[in-house]
Amino acid sequence: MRSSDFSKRGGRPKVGLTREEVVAAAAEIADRKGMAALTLAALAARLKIKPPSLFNHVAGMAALRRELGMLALRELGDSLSNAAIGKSRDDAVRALADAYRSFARRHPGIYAETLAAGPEDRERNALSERILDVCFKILAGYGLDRRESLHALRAMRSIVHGFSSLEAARAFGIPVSIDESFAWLIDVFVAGLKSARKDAARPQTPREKRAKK
Amino acid sequence: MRSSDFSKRGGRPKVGLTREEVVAAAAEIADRKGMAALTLAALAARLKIKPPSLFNHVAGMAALRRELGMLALRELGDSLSNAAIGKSRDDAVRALADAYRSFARRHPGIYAETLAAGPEDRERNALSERILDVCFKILAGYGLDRRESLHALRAMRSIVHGFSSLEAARAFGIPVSIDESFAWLIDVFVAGLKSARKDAARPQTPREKRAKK
DNA sequence: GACATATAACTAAGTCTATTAGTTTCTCGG
DNA sequence: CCGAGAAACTAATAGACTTAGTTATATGTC
Repeated sequence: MRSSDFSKRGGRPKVGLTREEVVAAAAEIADRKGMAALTLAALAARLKIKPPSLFNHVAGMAALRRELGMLALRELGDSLSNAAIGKSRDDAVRALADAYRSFARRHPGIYAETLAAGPEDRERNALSERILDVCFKILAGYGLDRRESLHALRAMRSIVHGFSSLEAARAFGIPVSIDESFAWLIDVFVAGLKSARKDAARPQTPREKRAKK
Repeated sequence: MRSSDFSKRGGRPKVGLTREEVVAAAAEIADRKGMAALTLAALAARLKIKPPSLFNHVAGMAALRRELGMLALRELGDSLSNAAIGKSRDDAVRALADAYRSFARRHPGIYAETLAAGPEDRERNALSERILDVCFKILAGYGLDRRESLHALRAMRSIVHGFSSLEAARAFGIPVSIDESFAWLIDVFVAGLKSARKDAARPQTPREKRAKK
């Protein structure tokens, strides 16, 4: 039933486009020219097809964006998993952060589709959670308790996503190296991970009182 | 020539809508229903006007989005300036961070238009720089050198933007308080600001070597 | 090798959005 | 009262997404 059943057929030109090819072409447009330029008309033109024919492969623009988001989550997950192999603690955190930012730079279009998901989409959330699991495992090396780990996870995500977003938006000026700024930020984060463990020993830290308000 | 020349006229109902009113209505739609729901048709309907009449006030959708971005930058700038009054160092950083996040929560639609600007738009970049100046002044309290200050500025922006974006995207689960996570992250940042000053004394830190690669 | 089936292409058409052009209507200043 | 100008309107175009219905192609069976 899946389009991929046809992958054995060699003859390609006229009929026989797989959903994977359609999504890949869409991803390329999104990454090269931006999400705004990804239109069904443009995608069809690139595939030498008329727009309605796309509906044989994806159920419309919304579904296509969802596919792009899942593609991005899969590839990002792979990159992060690979980056974390054989590393632990600071080295692993830095490798993860670099891999994340690197992905966002290579794939600005589909990266943007990584977020925006409803709580109902189980297939997609599974891909997100795979990524979170990788981060969680790395953070486990710091011996934080459950609550602190979750704070650290959210913090790490905020940091790498925020930096990547701003970089993609060209929101940083030129005067100083952006790589250096990223390294600075990650250094601050890993330093924070270490002091967090000390804080965790004391049951009530100042920050917890503050957050209560 | 500006529409605001008409603000003296009391009679409002049929004719005489100002650009400010149009932009404000657009902002309300964007914040309540999301940027995707902001269409010229929807905006016109809300103002009890036909879509083409909008062109008497704004030069189209692109111009409207630019106006929304500038509105957001003005209001965000005001919020941040107010939040920083009478505070310094850690207190000021926390107040700034809270104000930023609070704005992003109150105005998710127009906040998203805060980024995306080309380097050519001088009027808009002036608004952005006003915000950066506020942050810069606060960071000055930590006695960092110019380069470290810039790293810190970029870091702070990444942190508050990243967290706010993820929160808006409902990317955080439920198990632990989001306020608490934000406070945790900001604590890590302010701790980093202090250790950065120590590092700055040494001319060549490990992180700088790393960033060179 | 011919045929039945399923797949994926197509054309045609409808809706919605943004936008332009041209016209009418309203308000205010003289 | 009247003329100028702003701001509403109607009409119309182009492009995007989508649905329905039709044609062509390839696969697999007899």
